[in-house]
Amino acid sequence: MENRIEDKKMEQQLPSTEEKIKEAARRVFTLKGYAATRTRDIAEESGHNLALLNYYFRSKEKLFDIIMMENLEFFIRDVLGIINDAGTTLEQKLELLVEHYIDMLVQNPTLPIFILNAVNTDPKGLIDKITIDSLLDQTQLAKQWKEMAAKHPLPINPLHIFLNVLSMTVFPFVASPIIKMKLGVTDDAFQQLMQERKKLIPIWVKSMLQIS
Amino acid sequence: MENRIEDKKMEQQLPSTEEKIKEAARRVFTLKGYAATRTRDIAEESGHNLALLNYYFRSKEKLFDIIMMENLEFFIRDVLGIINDAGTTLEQKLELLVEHYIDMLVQNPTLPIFILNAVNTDPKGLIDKITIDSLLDQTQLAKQWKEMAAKHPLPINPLHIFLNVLSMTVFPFVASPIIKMKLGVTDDAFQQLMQERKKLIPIWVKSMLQIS
DNA sequence: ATTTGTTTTAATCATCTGATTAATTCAAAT
DNA sequence: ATTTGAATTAATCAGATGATTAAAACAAAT
Repeated sequence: MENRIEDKKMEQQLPSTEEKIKEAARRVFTLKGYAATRTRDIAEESGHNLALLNYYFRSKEKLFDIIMMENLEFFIRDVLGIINDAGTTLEQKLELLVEHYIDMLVQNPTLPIFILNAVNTDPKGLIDKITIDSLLDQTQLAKQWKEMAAKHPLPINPLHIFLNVLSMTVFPFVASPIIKMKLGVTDDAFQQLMQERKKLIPIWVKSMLQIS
Repeated sequence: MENRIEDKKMEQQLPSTEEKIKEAARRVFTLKGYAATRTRDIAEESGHNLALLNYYFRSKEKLFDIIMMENLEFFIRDVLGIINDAGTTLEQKLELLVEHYIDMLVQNPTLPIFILNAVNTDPKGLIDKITIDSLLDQTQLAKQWKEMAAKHPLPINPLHIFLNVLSMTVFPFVASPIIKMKLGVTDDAFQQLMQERKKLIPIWVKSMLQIS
């Protein structure tokens, strides 16, 4: 125990067994979903024994809950910061959100189908664990939106706009296997398209606000 | 056995055992996905014995393949008719497609997540079974699109437009649990929103074509 | 060296699940 | 009435799967 500090450092740098299992679980769960994932898949993917999984996480379900919570938190992370920034305009927030989400989805393309699938089948009251708290009303985004709506009243339900931003940003990733395989779009071409959409989606959305 | 004919009539009107099992399988598979569905669930849902399932369909996988094929066919049904109609303009085709799809999704809200999930996890080479044949190039839609593009060249990849129509139409249905539970949208309000989108989506898409 | 607590493993258990089998029912044909 | 073949059921099988157990390996402290 001479060099305790150095050891501690190492432990934090190199992933611990527990961490390796969790990351393996994240990969497998996110790729195949809860039901199709066998604990043995995770054990094998992590390079460790099956019992380790239960030793560290008690059960498959507990492990899944942890992964789900972290994925959800990751999915919402930073977003609150963007929509609560008093120093950016509504327009800038739109651009930042779309750019941020596409960047994130490019690096985590299986995340949306994982969440959507879980939420639709709902093994437990998993939906309830998502916290898009009702304090959403008190964000800078909501405030600025109301100001804009006061000046130029929208004849449509604002939910349409929200849905459209989310749809156009997220859907291409969940439909990507079809797009790539059936429309002959290569991986590179798909990446290129998504990059283009970072600029295009805000433009399209702004035009919706003007014509509606 | 006096009224044999009447009996025969009844048998054809009432769904056969095979048909009942298939419809039960469709409900369970479409709701929970392949992996999370147990053959016993289907048997119970159909009100028949477990062995019937294998008697009629050989295996869970074969049954699933049948359901998947029929669902896919249903998903594409009528669409070919719409896009190949020489009597409608491009604009009308857009409106008809969106209206048709939303109507269909309202009555089969779990269909998209079922297909997307299957396509993303891909238990087999299921993607290959989808036939958006490359003869798509020879449709009236493609022809009219090219005519339009010749007059008013688009500075963006047409795939963006295709993606946007599909995204804005389909995505709300796969995200509906979140929308309903987390944004406090009632079933009725959701239906109302979808009805509004039948008119709105074509308007938005047309504006995209003009500004881009 | 011994002890202590943690990490890791092999082996095993109990249950679930897809599939099969053998027997029963039933309608139609002979 | 008997036969035939399809429809249906209960019982059971074999393998998969999540979980548990008991023991070994290992590092740190005494």
